[in-house]
Amino acid sequence: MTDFKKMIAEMIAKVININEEEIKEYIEIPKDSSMGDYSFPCFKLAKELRKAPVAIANDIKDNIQIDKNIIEKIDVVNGYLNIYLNRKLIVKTVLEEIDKEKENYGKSNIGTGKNIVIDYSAPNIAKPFHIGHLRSTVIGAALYNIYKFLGYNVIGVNHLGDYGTQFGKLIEGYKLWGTEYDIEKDPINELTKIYIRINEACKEDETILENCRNNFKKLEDGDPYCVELWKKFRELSLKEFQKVYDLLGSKFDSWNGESFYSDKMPEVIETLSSKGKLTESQGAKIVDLEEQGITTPCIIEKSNSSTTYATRDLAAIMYRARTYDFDKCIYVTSYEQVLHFKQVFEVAKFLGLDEKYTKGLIHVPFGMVLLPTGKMSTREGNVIKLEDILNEAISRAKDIIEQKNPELDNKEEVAKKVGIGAVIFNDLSNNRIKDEVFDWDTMLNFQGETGPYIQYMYVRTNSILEKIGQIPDVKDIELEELTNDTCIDILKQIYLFNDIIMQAADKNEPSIISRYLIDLAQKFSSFYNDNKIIVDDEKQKNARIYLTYMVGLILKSGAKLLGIETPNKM
RNA sequence: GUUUCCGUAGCUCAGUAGGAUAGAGCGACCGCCUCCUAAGCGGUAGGUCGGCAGUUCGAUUCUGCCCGGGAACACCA
Repeated sequence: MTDFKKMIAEMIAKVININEEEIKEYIEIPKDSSMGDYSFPCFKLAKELRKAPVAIANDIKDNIQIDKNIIEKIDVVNGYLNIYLNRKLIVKTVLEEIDKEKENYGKSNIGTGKNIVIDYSAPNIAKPFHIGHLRSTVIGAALYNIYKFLGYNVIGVNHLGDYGTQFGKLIEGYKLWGTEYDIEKDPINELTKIYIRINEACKEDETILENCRNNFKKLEDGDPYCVELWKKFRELSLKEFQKVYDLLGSKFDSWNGESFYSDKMPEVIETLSSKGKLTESQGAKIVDLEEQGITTPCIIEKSNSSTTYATRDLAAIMYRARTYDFDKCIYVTSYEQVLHFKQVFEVAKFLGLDEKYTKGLIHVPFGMVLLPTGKMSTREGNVIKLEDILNEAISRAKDIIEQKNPELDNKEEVAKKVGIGAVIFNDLSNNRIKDEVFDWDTMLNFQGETGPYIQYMYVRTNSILEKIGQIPDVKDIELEELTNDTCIDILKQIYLFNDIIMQAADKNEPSIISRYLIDLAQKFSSFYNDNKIIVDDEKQKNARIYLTYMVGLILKSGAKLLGIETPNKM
């Protein structure tokens, strides 16, 4: 699409002795459009050109050759050069681009030929899928969609927590009291009860903890009883998780969890050992990271010679590098794990992998979901299960539909889209690093800056288009009809879509898109309120309908990137 | 204690890799449905951008210190 900044930079570059690229970098969008569509602050050049900013600005203004088809006027305010674009050009540019790209508008091919692995969701087997896992699932899925939209080949991996000492604990608990619980009937809840109970027992009796650790060791060594139990727990849990994934619409390209790497860890240990990076400490094998500025060493093998989370992550890095040839490998987890990934990424540099891979390792941390009373913990038994939240969201959405639009067809389906949309949007609307205190009414709020608000605005655009039957041809649209302040404001927002997606990818921050969609929806909503769209004046009507069409397209497309579905009616 | 993240309106948060009068939503108060869905729109009230220095023509944004809060810190993941 036409790059306005570049066009302006070209013109300015002809008048002053600064290169175009640098100028382009300085050009900004004023916060108030009364100060122009773009603005060039001349302060930055004052030193370089040894001139007062205002003089520079005036100088540029006096000498610049402006093409009236591109720039309407230029003002000098303080040290700023405020540039007002030709409004017809803005309208024309956006209209033509949308007409050409339709639902592909905003896509790009910057990712063509590049592979990105995204490791997300990763719930722990035999533990409830709680609200804390929602964030990883939802943020990961959004990043997946965003990168795909930018042309990358993306591999979504659900790195299941299906291995480790916790299974040693479960096995021990099952051995001790298995007959007291009906695992087949309600797997996760019953297993959780066992898990809580065994943890209590471990606290009281050190030998029980020792037995648990040994169970995991046995599991790694292939002990038939342990393996059989582990398999059973895993299967039952996955079935339960699938219910949540179905509600959220989550899909993964790979379900290779931690256990998948059980036979791939010896290579990690051997490589580290042969490079002389492995040292013994307190009976365990570790990699010392003092030199890297990390005071805690990375444990590769425990003193009972079983492996750790880190070892499995290292094996996964080797495997993913070979299998997917990744340019980036992104880990979406809570910020509790920053140290862990810092360690793992440092140790990965000792695995003899190409720099391409070790440089592509990225941890994307997010804040925690807390209860008003503090942290959630499976062991404390105070978790809020995600399935309950999603079902509550759907049920509340249904109540509102019943109240606002009782005539609606397929209420169930719409309630699901709206309820789930609210939950997803709530999680993606703020910077991911922020902690979130769980509150039913906040999470399931359907008013203001929420998922349903976006959906509602989409539904409005859709109703209009449905009523009118067909979208007018771009060629028949009178550009002047859309050059007023409000319309230009909306068009400029639409123009930014691709830029916003790139930013979101660059920072691995889906909330940038959420904010953008809220802005767009608000702008359109104001317009909708002040103007009738289906009017008698044919020219005006066509232009407004096309604007409505464009807004709807972006809202739908943007919501989809976030993993939110848009119903046609609600 | 060490490391790290956070601190903007009563509450929840935006603030575009330093810029022109700091913006939304919720809550409060006041308006708007004979008109394309009021899950909406408009308005009023509400701010020493945690504090102090420094860098700069210019700091909510960068640096340092301090205060307040969260998190991590070897056999959990």
